[in-house]
Amino acid sequence: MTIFNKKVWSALKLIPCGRVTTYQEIANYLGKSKAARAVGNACGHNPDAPKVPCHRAVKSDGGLGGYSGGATRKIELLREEGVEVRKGKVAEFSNKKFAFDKV
DNA sequence: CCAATGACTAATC
DNA sequence: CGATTAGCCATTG
Repeated sequence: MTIFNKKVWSALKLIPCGRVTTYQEIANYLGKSKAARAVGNACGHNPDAPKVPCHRAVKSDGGLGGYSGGATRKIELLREEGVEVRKGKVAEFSNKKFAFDKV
């Protein structure tokens, strides 16, 4: 467990229900616009999936990306929140993408 | 510190 | 659209 991870999870918690954000946005929010990879790692190291909406983190192109429990699991969670997923991608992604609010 | 890995991204063919 | 390459970051051995 590391500080970076905590930051990532914290950002994920800021994501409202029924919305999704990209690893890129998270990385940018943390001040590392090119650390999308590191962000993804943090998500994978998340200790409490239900506590950390890591399933709301998707790829820059709206793809689901990945999930510790399986991409299918991620899809179901998103659908439960109102995020429609088609062919492994988020429907109306541009409209559901969430942007962090940097004070 | 070096090398390797990973839930990524953008560009190119 | 699909596949490939190079780039970038943090964590771990």
